[in-house]
Amino acid sequence: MNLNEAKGKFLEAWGTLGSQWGINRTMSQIHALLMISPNALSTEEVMEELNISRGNANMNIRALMDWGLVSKELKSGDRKEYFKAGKDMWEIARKITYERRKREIDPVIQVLAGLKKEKIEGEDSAAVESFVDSVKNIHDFTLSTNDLVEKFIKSDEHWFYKTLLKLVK
Amino acid sequence: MNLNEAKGKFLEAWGTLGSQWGINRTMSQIHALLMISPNALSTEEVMEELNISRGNANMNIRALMDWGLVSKELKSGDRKEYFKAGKDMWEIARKITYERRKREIDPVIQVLAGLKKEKIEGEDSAAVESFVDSVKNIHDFTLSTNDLVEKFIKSDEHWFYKTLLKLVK
DNA sequence: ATTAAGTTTCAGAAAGTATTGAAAGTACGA
DNA sequence: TCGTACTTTCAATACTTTCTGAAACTTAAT
Repeated sequence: MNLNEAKGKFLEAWGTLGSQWGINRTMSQIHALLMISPNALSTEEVMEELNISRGNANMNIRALMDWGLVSKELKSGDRKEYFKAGKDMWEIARKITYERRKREIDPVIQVLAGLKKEKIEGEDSAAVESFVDSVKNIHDFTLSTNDLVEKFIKSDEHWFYKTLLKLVK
Repeated sequence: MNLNEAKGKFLEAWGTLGSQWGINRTMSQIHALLMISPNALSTEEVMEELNISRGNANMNIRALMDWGLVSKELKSGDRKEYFKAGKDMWEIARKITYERRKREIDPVIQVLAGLKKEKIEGEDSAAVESFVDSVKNIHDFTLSTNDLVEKFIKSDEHWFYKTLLKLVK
């Protein structure tokens, strides 16, 4: 199989995975493209490889930089910006986990914590009890998970990875 | 705060969380609604609580049953179907993990495994090497993660939960 | 100060997803 | 077997998200 064909299959699979997880298709594909490239690519090159517009390329490269997954590289004697992605999967997983937790989990925890503090009033006392109880359970669960995630994010090197792999065996 | 107001806040937060994770808003909200209800609800009741159409309610309740998150309950002397959701968060997390892995991760692993078997040909040998190398890394990572997830899914009771919580402390 | 190379922005178009509502389907009891 | 109570389906529509392309902006060399 030739490289371009193989690349195409990989980029497609990765894009699909991303989009199922609420990360836009192009963003995952650019990331994947930069991961498999031996050298940093310019916006032009990204546009060409993925057949996307300049605007789209630019926006998603920015987003990847915001997530800390991609960095800029300047080549002396060239005004273009080049972009490259880190290749360590655990580092990538950590960064993605960090961003998503911040954006998605933290707000939910706020809501749950807020609700837990409130005195809930209502006619149907079984309904009130059930609600209060569920909120408590979900909040506890979310906090535990969050602690675990926190540990993962902060773990230096591959400590966490190694520990988890031991669990698997 | 009265129950309906509190419910509203909770359902909204949960719906948003779901939609960010590629699960449709209504599906998460129905699930959340059934979780906080002390008793099983009919399609009518779900429609009314969430202000959604019959078709929408029906489709998403079916989907939740496919995922194993919601079950049907029949009340004698009543032709209506009632639905209820399990309340154990770890059980819920396991079921969601199981479904998503099956639908999303497994296909990617197939693609990666397929690519790894191929002999990749190309002009630019650095590009080929980089590609082959990345695919290998990503495949290894994905397999490890998958093993871990597998262990989680298959773990009976709360073994896994307890083990993880120990890690956090 | 001007030009040229490159980057960013954003309104509108296109694509993708979710929702409705009404018609078709099912199954139970009389 | 008919009527009724309920469930399911699906084409049309509404909504959301993503993408484009061209104009505005930035920067640096001359």
